[in-house]
Amino acid sequence: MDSSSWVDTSLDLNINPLRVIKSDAPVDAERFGMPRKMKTTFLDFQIKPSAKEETGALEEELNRVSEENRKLTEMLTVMCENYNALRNQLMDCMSRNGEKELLHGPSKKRKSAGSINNDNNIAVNGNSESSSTDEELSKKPREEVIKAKISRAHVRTEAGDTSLIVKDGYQWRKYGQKVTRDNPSPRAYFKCSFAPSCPVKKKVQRSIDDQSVLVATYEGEHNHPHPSMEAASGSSRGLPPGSAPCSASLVSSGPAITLDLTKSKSSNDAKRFETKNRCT
DNA sequence: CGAGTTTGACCTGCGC
DNA sequence: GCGCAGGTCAAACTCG
Repeated sequence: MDSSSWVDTSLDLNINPLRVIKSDAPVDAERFGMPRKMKTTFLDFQIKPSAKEETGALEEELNRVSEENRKLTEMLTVMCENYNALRNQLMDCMSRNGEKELLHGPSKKRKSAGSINNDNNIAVNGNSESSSTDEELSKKPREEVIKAKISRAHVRTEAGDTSLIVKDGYQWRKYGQKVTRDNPSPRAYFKCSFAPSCPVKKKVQRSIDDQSVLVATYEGEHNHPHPSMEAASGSSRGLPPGSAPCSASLVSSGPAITLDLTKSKSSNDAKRFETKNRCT
């Protein structure tokens, strides 16, 4: 398996913001509904005489960020290679010993829930369990529900951020919160509220390994277009209906990719998603 | 005042 | 059948 098929190692950071601001700012401003007067003010600010003094500092910052980007890219590449090596070993083990040995979970309890949360999503589509007998089917009518599309996304947040909010562009309504046994941090339950009939649910819980990482589990598929897509009425940004944010859709076939949405509290969200989508 | 969040109660499935 | 744990409901509450 080639890592490049599921991970784009380019972080796609904007390494030339000055030029982009001058040439693209009006377009972006218009796209995000900024009034014309505001756009003008924005441009005026960019070409103020004092901006020249800031250019040096900005370029220095730009170089630093570019260097950081390069290092992160290298780290990600190494991680991908390590993951592939481990995955190949795992595949070897599975082919030699049979899958049942590897599926010895830590707990015998709640096997159905455990199978859902398995990183490889083994029972997601019900295909791997197709050998179940009629007895089993009658015992587990709820497996129908499990067949709904399930994906997971890992989202890094600020260390002190205690909210369980994963910004993925969709509109969610929280309908419950529960502290689970295997993880001291509470799990929040969300329903998609963009469309009343949308069946998609989302569970968000902090990772037990890293409290700064939120693990969002999506169940089902959206039966409506992505809100940002609808707002832009056909623009290239946004996600296709039924898909989780870009990292989430990768989980079932590869490692969980962590999105760094730490500073996504403003209108940067839209741009951030646009940037992410360009890399897919 | 409406929409969203909080939170305790309730429901349901599973293991013993 | 009982108890436990995850998931959902809905009244109360908060916020813009």
